[in-house]
Order: sequence, then structure tokens, then C-alpha cells
Amino acid sequence: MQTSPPRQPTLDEVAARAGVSRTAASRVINNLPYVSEAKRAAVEQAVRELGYVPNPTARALAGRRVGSVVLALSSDQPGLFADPFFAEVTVGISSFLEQTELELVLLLADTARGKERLRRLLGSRRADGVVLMAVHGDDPLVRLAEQTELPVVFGGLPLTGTPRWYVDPDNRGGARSAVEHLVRGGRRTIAMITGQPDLQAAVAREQGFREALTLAGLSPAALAPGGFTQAGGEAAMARLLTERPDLDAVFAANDGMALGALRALRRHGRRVPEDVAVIGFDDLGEARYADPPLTTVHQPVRALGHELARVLLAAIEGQDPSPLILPTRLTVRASAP
Amino acid sequence: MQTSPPRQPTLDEVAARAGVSRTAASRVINNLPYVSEAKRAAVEQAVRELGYVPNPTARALAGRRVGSVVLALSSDQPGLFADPFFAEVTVGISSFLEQTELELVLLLADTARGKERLRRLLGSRRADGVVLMAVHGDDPLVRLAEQTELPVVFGGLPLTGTPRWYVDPDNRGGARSAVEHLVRGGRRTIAMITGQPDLQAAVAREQGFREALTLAGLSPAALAPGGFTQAGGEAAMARLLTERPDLDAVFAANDGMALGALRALRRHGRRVPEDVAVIGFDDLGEARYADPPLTTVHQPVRALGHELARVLLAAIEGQDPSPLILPTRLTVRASAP
DNA sequence: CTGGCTTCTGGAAGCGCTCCCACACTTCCA
DNA sequence: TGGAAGTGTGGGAGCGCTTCCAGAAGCCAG
Repeated sequence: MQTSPPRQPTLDEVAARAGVSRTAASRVINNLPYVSEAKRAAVEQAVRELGYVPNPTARALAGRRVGSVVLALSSDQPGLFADPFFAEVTVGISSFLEQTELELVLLLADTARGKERLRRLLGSRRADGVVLMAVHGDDPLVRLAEQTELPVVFGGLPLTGTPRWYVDPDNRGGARSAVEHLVRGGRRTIAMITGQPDLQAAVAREQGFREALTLAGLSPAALAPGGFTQAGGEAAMARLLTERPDLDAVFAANDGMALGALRALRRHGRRVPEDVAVIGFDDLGEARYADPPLTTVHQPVRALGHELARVLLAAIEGQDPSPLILPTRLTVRASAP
Repeated sequence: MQTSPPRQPTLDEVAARAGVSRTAASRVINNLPYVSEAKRAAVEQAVRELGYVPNPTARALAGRRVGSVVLALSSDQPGLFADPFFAEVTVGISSFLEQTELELVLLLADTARGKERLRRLLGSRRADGVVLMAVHGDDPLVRLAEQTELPVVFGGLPLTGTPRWYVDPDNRGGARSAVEHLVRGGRRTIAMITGQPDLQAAVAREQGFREALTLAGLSPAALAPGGFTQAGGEAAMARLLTERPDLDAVFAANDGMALGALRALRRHGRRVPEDVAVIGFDDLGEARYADPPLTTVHQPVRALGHELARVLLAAIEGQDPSPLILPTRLTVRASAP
């Protein structure tokens, strides 16, 4: 036997207690004009006394906004979210949303079911907006996302086309700065471990790599795909060493692959950085603790999340925020001094 | 000028098209009895033709369930969610929820505002249930969570008290198995790098450490807190070496600290495992790639998420699922063969 | 054929809120 | 001094769904 369930007070109860109409009470709650100071005060007191909290469900049904935004990863790799990159982005988004009343819904669409859910979501007003990340190659969701009236902000560009709203790290510039650093350090035989070719970030990093080499009058010593994983990077490095035993530097499209490369180099008896310099991309904490500590292109991951949320909010509010390219910056450590 | 917004069809429209009452249509949608086969078929066809999708907001308002569960981290460390542990748990939860219609709301309550939001959430029916993780020492939310009628499942036990529903890895047993392994390997002077004393997991791991030593007729060589961070682990290891230069093994309460310990040991010229064996806890991927690869207590993190979701669902459905202790298992690698 | 089941059926009352609108009362300026 | 414009005020119609309830229809034992 319980005491009667302490039902949440409703707006009607607040209004009754304050001696005003529900409409007036609603205006006070939402901080709208056309309420006298006296009534405003009365309502505010009633709210305090009753511990009133607006019911977001009712609000969503009656009004336009739903009160939540979705962070969706549309990937083909189950568990991709476990990548620390996304966790950091999520923290950034969440910390921005904390200043608002919006809730963050996580939609990890890495299965057919998940994708179906995301598709349905885009076609209906069940959230106020969507941050869409990790879209691969020809993901049909990209087109869907562009057609829906729901504001969709892309975290990272899709492989083709340019969405209306996006926030993207400067992948090309970052890759370029890495290569420039290697060239400045006297390296001439520079290879690259590339990421997945159906990810725009991987393509852009490879582009930057090639550009910088061309500008320096060099050409790539070799390239090998590493699939953005540590194991893949290790294998790729081994292949590169076979192909170009004379290479004196390698640029990996992310830190995980760079760490794998370090392992492979060690196993093959190459000293880092004396024989081979290594540069990664991301700077996600693990880089600092690598052995040797990894020189890497830092990207402001948490800021990325922050900006994604900011842009999405602006879009929801009917503004037309401009897309954003976030600067990246080379962090020099021992692996490529 | 836009074409008319392609509003989502409503249940009324489905009912009209199928030539039945809204009530009947609702019954079909919810798979309830008392609808003739003929009407059922008609409604199903109308649903297909119209592409009808129930509006969860309206559903939530009218019915009892809200259609979402909350994953809340009540911590004092902003950005704690960036810890790969939580990302993995989240993946586990999400993959379980994918089989249901429930959405996952993320509430990172690491600020006063966030905690206030969590408090309000617990006091209102704005979600169907809550998974609460990372509660520290005397977090007042624990009491609140126990009082609310909202089902709350704890991921990891709070420091004091035993909640009605929880899923917890076998921290004590895992720590014990680590120490037993060290003792079996001939180590006698065993130190520990402990976690934060206001986390039950840290306390339990220290307990297991002490128990196993006692059982082996030994006593702790030394203990030093490492705050669960890599940098903290590194500093702690340095202190341990000063205090007990003769130690031949160290158990760290998580992998991050163990990695820090590896660095410190290397810097101090100790060989791992020849001079000092190192064991960590968690086995989160980074352990495999450490140098040397880290022996560590594996805990089934994704399964933890999975079970949390399962238990929560059962609780929501009015059952009284039993709490769960998930087994941990020592993974032997080179740092403590 | 009657009464008592069980199975259908749909009207109507909400869930708690927002917002349109009609109306009242002030200003303020031509 | 009339009325346009600005400020308060609350009634009421929804938002799209679930669910209660009253009643119709079908079925079988007595």
C-alpha cells in the first residue's frame, strides 16, 4: 500500500491557485508578454509552492517544438560509437545543450533496424533537429536528410554534395601541415596510411597529403589503407615497409593507425623518429601516451560537438547559420620532432 | 513558397480510409484483441498505403508510457563520458534498445544544472526508466532514485546501500584473480594503484586486492591513489617506487592507470615484466596495444550495457528482475605472464 | 425462447499544454 | 473627441492518441 501517487501538479492547478486563467499562467511559464506584474508574481509563487514543472510531452503535442534533438550515427560498423572520437563529440554536444531545455537522444543506426528508425525520424517531427555523423559513401540517408524539413546538421561532410548545414574539421589543412612539418624536418620519402575511402574525412586527409607533397616538389612514396583501426594501421605499415624499405616518414590518417604503425616499425627494428618519423591525426589522448609520444594533427573534438549543437540550435530557431570549418593544428611530439 | 508540408497521417485518417472507428484502428495498431479480422486487414492496408507512423508524443500523453529511457551519469567530472568505458556501455544499451521501440536519452549530469535536470527527471514521469551510472560517494541522487516510482537501474553499485535493481561487474573477484595470478607467478611484494575512494568499484577492487593477499599470507607492499587517470597512475607508480623500491608487482584499479604505471616504470629503468609485473582492470582495447601488452582483468562492458537495458526493461514491465553480478576474467598478456 | 456469456464496435472523455481569437480597457495622436 | 494602436484577459479549440463505457451482436445452455 502506497500513499496516493504524488501526481505532478498541472498548469491548471497552478492557475487556480494563483487565481488566474490557464492562458495567463502559460504566458508566465513561457515568459511571454501581456501579463500584468501582479498576475505574473502570483503565478510564480504558485509555481514555487506547488513545485510545478511543465510536462514536456503535453508541450510537445500542443506546441511546435518537441524538446529534444537527436545525435545519429549512420554507420555500418556496429559499435563505432565506442570510438573515443564520438564520445568526445557527444560530451561537447551535451555540454552545450545543458544550457538549453533540450534533451539529447542517441540514435546509433548501425543496423538495418537502426537505419530504419533514423529514416522514420527524419520523415517526422519527433525531434526538433538532428546531428548526423559518420555517414559513409553513398548513404541514402544523406538525400533523405536534405529533403526533410527537419533541421539536420552534418558532423563531417558526406562524401558527395555539400549539405546546407555542417561543421567539419579542416582535414585537408591538417594533413597538409603534417606533411609540411615532415618536409621541413628533411624527410623526403613520405608514405601515408589512409583511412576508409568512403569517408570524406579520409579522402580530404589524403588530398591534403598529396597537395602538400606536390607543393614541396615531391610525390607520395607509397599509400596503404589502414581502415582507421590500430590493427589495420599495423598491417598497412608492414606493407609500406615492404614496398618502400627506404621510407623516412609516414603520415597516418588517424591516431589509431599511427599507433599501429609505431608497433610495426618497432617490430621491424626501425627507430622512431630517427629512421622513420610518424605523424597521426586526431590527438585523442592516447597520442600523448604513445611510445614515443605521437606527433599528430590536433582537432578540437569537443569544440566540434559544441559547434554542432550551436549550429543546430540556430537552425532550429529559424536562422540560417553558416557552415563551419574548424581549424586543426599540428601538435609536435617525439615521433616527429 | 513551399508545397504544402507533407503532414504525417494521423490515426483518424487511417481509420477513415479503412472505414472503421478510431478506436478500432488504435486496437489494430497496438495489436489488441476485439477487432474482427476484416477490419484488422483493412486498417493494416490503410496504414501501409498512408505510410502511417504513430505519433509517440501523443501516445505518451494519452497513454502511460513515454517511449524513452534515460542513461544518466551523475558525476562530478565534466567529460567523464569520454571515458571509453561509458561509450562501450552505451553501445551495449543502445543495441539492446534497438529491439524495442524505446529511445535512449543521454543525460550527462556533471554540473549543477545537469544534476538539477536529473533530479527533476526522477521526480516526474518524463521517461519510462533510468539507468544511473557513475554515482559518487554520497551523491544525494541515490536516495532520490530509491524514492521515485520511476524504475531506476544502477550501473555499478553506489558506495553505500544496495539499490533494488542493479548490474555490477564482479570487481572484488576480478581484483582477487589478478593478485592470485601474481602470487602464482612468484611475486611477493605487490603494490596497488587505487582509484577514487568515493567510487564503489574502486573500493571493491581494493578489497579484492587485500583479500587475495591475506589469503596468500601476504600483506600489501604499498598503496597509492591514481584517480583512475593515466597521469595519476604514472605519478602513483613513481611514488610507489620511492616508497618500496623492492616491489615486484603492481595491480592498478584500471587500465589507464596501469598504462601510466608502465610509463613510469620504463622511465625508472624497470623492466616489465622481468623486474615488475603489471596488471590492470577493464581490458578496453588500449590494453592489448600497450607496450608490453597489458595483463588485465577483463570486464564485459558491452554486456553490462546490454544487461542494464534488459533489467530496466523488465522493471518497466512491472516484473522484479534480480540484480546481476557480471563475471570478470583475467586476460593474461606480456605485462604479467 | 430467454438469460448470460463473450466478442465487437464506436462515441466520447480525457492526457496537459499552446495558441487563436474575441473582447475590455488604456493610451495617444490627429 | 473619435478611433487606431497597444496592452491585458480568459474562453475554448485543438495537438493525436488511449481508454472507458455503453451498447450491439453472436452463441450456447437451460
